[in-house]
Amino acid sequence: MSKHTRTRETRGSITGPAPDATARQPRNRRLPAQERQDQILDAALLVFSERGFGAARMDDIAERAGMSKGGLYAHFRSKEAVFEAVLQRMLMPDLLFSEQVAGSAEADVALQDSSSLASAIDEFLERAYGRLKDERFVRTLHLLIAEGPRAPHALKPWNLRHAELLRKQQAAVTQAVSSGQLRDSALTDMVQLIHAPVLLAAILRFLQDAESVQVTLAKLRAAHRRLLLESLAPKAVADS
Amino acid sequence: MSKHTRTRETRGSITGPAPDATARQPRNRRLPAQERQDQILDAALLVFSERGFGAARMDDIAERAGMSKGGLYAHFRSKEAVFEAVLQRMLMPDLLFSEQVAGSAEADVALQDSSSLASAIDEFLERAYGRLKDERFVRTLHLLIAEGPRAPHALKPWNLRHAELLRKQQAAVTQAVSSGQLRDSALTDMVQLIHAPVLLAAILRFLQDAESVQVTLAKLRAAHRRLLLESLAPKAVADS
Amino acid sequence: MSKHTRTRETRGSITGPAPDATARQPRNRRLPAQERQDQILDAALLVFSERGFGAARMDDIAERAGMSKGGLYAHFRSKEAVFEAVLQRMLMPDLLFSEQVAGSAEADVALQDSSSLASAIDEFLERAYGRLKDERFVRTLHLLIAEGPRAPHALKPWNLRHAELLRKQQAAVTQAVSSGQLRDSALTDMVQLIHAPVLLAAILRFLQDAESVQVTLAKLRAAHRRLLLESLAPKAVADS
Amino acid sequence: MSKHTRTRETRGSITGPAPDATARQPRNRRLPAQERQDQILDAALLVFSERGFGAARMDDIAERAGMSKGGLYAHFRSKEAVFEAVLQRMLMPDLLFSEQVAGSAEADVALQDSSSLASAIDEFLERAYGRLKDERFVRTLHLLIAEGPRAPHALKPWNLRHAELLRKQQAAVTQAVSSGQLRDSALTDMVQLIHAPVLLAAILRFLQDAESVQVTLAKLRAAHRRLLLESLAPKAVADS
DNA sequence: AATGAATGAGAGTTCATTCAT
DNA sequence: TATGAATGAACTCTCATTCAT
Repeated sequence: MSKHTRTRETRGSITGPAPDATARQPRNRRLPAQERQDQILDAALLVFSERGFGAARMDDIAERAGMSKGGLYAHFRSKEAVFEAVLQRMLMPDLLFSEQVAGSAEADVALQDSSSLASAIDEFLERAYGRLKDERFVRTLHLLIAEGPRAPHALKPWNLRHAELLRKQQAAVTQAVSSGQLRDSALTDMVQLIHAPVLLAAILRFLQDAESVQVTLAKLRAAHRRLLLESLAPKAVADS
Repeated sequence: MSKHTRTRETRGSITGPAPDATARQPRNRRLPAQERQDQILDAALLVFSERGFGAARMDDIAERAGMSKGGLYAHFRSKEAVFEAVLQRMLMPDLLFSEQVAGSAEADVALQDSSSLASAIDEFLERAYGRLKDERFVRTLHLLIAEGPRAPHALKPWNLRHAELLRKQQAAVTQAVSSGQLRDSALTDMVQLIHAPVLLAAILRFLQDAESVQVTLAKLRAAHRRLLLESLAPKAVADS
Repeated sequence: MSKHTRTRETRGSITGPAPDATARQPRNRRLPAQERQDQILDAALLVFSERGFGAARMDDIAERAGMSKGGLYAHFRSKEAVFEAVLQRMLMPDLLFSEQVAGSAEADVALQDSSSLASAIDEFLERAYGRLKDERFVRTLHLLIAEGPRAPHALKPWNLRHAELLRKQQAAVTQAVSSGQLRDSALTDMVQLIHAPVLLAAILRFLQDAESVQVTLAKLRAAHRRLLLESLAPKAVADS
Repeated sequence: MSKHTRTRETRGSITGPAPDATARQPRNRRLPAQERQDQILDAALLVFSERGFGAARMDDIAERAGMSKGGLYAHFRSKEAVFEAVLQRMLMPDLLFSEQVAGSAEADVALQDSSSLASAIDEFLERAYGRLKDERFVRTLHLLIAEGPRAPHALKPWNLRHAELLRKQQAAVTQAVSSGQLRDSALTDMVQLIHAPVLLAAILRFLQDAESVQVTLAKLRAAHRRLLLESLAPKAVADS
């Protein structure tokens, strides 16, 4: 990508107030490798998600990681390598939006009766839409979507993990259906449908900035709730 | 030879076989401004969507447009300007995925009875999922999502148009509900829910490349179909 | 010179309010060659003196001359050629600061008695320092000094003319000395000394902008006057 | 081959034999920042004064400084910045032609009797006209006059320093007048008049190249000497 | 003659990467 | 390991000049 476009590039409107979460260490401190790595990846995530891969500079990352540019290269062979490591790590400590899946799966597993279905749904929604208020999460997702295709091999593990989670949840849901806890429906045919509206919400967040989607998001969530309730409540429950 | 040539960058896996649809003119031919502009924007769309804004080079665009790099600047002030023009044009001839909305709206309006509901849905699905086979469309969408936030002002008209179409369709759907053609449901509360699965499908396309999602897409479409049928069919019809 | 520095170059502080004296013709008008040439050279003088040779663009000149860039090339082979033509013309209608010399020479020749010496000096000073209020003159002189060395061959005729004028005036002055009208002094040894302070004044104008030199210029002129009176007045007159 | 290569431009006739004083270091050597800066500014002064700001290329400067073009940017933000730094430095180690003023001031202060006035004057002239043989000095002065107006803020400190020196000398001269060492005259009214002929000489150097002015310069210097002697020698001395 | 799109060779600037310290 | 100056290959943008119209 261009190297000196930067200046001209509209720095992402997503960009918040430059979080700078990483406390600036007194520099030149020698740190255990692992700790340094983490610092770097934290910094890199921020920078990549703020600027995109192309517009991110090693200097930016280094500065945020509290070290010099050259120092980065003691830990990562290249910018590309940093990027991939960031992507890799996305799914380890934090399952990104796959976690929704997992969360919902647990919730589903836990549900017992009609009241708990509603509350399980609410919990799921709270978790899912709550994340959209987390600027970091939104950026990360955006990074994944925007730049992921650039590094398909880095994407692979993510895809695998995602698939696995989906499989698990699908199994749980199917089980819940056959036990009568959930109604058989399009949503139970394919659990992704359960998450689709959240993804839509996230995309709107990218494209429209936090405030202006506020209302839409609320309505979307309400409709989503209705959808889940209507589609998932077992016949008996729904009819009663 | 060099240490950090562009080549290093993983050129987007999306990248097809370099279409080069634009027949290379005999160069130096003077063209009407409008025609040139179109050529340039065609070329730029390809290049931007293949590489992303950052990695796209004016040279690439120029070459694809069959002219010299410098020549571009007779028509656009900067790379940024080309990018914005591309985004602008996205919504003129072709309403991007908003058009799905419009299409579906017409379909909805047209529906009369149960059989036509099913076929309207099928038409909608055909159009919506059919687009995902169009590499160009997918790239464009990806570009919009990935790089749009970089140029929020260029995004504004798109947002407006999109909002307008949604409004229209929402009105049509609400009307269809009160006339009994559609059942009142979460999906009619908020038409976006109708499209959400398609967006999910599109995102999967970005992240996983055409072939590997093939199966998932088919299943998703089927589930989507079931969802629409179950949720939208008027009670009487559904119960009969 | 650099071609795209321009934007960054501090546009000369000398630059006044963009004179634009040349009335913008309705374009595309076909004009007699001579008239066009003049228009072009007028425009070119302005642009060159405002920006310097390097930063001046053919577009600028063309626009100010009320024609298209390409049109220039019907009259001049190159930017260099325009520049030289400008320099050439400097000495035809207007002898630049050589004219001061000439003017003063005539004045000298005319002087008869003590009162007319004083008034001749005052006339000379008025003419010489008056010019410094003429932004155009100052710019032209600056252009000559700043860019002249770039085109020594274009400078040659100017130098010849200048030398001739000096010779003439030197002769007149020497004559005036032997006839007792002027006292023999350093200034009559070398007429350039008579003009030196004006040149100093002009240089200050370049380096300090009109207003801030105002006072200095006035004082310089007064001192210059005293110098001329004291040095040139014949003994008898001075002693009386 | 090309149509408008740099080569076309008449490279300044001032241009000497490309001094290249700076011995080419073995490259890539890491130097203390200050030393590098100096190397760069030395190189830049040469290049700017040879070609003028516009025609100077960063490549040229880099090459003369014995480093790569990109390396310059570790020390200076832009070409403009280099230029300003060059101008700044002009007045630090070496007060440019202001120093003449200072030198002369000291000389004046030192003068005691008629013999020392003559020798003080000769020293002053030697210093002043001697500089004109220094190609570097002449170029620097030309640069200041030609390109200074382009960067008025860089000029300001120079102006201040210059003004201060003038003030000092004016005071010294006025003092010398009241103590009877110098005669009250136009030249003591305004010390600039003392220097004016030197400036004229310098300008001639720009416009006419070293050899052809040789004679003129000698004559000018002689006349200048006479002027100073006649004007500055105290009455008694002059009359005796 | 005139127009202005088109060309094409830079020029300034950026930045991933290297390497002397 | 860490630092940051240095490298060098892009890359964007400019502009003198040409040329189809």
